[in-house]
Amino acid sequence: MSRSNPRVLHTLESAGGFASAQEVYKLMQREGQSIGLTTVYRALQSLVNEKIVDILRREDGEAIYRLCGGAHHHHIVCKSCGDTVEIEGGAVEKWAKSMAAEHGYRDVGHSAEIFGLCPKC
Amino acid sequence: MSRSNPRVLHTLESAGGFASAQEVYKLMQREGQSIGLTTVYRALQSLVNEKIVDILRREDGEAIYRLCGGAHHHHIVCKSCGDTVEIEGGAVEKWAKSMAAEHGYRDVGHSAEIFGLCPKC
DNA sequence: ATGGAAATGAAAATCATTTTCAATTGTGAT
DNA sequence: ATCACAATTGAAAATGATTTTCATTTCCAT
Repeated sequence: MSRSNPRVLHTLESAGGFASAQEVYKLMQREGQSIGLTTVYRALQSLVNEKIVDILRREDGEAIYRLCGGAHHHHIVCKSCGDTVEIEGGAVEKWAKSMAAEHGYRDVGHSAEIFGLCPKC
Repeated sequence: MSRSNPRVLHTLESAGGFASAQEVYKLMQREGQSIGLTTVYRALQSLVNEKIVDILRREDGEAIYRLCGGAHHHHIVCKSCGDTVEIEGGAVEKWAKSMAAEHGYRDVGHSAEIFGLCPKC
């Protein structure tokens, strides 16, 4: 039942550890690898289950899979030029945990982003 | 060109200011209002353009529209039944401010939501 | 009233993702 | 090697949210 396909993992890595299923699929096609889109989705889902990969959402709702080298982080996005910076979110992690506990919620995740104008804009 | 439909806005308000387009549509149907799904989508999009409403994403990628009124607060959303609880976010406000300052960002806002399973689910 | 602009909504199109299912491949026992 | 059976694969169909198209209706200023 372990469907983590090593070729899919390798492609995600070579894409900078940050890509959508469709992108991983197209990349593999361009490299001449023979694989089905379904298999890409299944492999990515397995990697998520095994906690080797994180799942996030683009603004348009498309899922992007991120290789999680341990630390979960957040972003500051410039609302003018779109530039993004990865930031540390320890405070948010704690906040999410304590709020979830306070209200009896289990199995929690969270999303947190900051929007603003970057120094250049 | 102002397609902000007041009935849509009112329904979003009565839903606690936090719902997906599909949910707003179903709510209006149940209330016996005659409206098309397309119009709901267009009205919500207009409200977003006019900055009366925020757009967020559920974990499954579905867009949720949030009334962004005066008092800024956050939510815990149940990913099974959709129940939402308003929570206090002082820690997040501070985090956002300090992160923005650290990276030289100005004019900042933020979004932060927690997703999980509520006590009933 | 009348003409044109804006709004409406049903149906079709789009697009990511999931499901189905038949075919292929891998594995272990004989 | 051979057979049976489980796991993997992927093409095609299904799903579900969202967007587009387009013909019709509503509004408003004349």
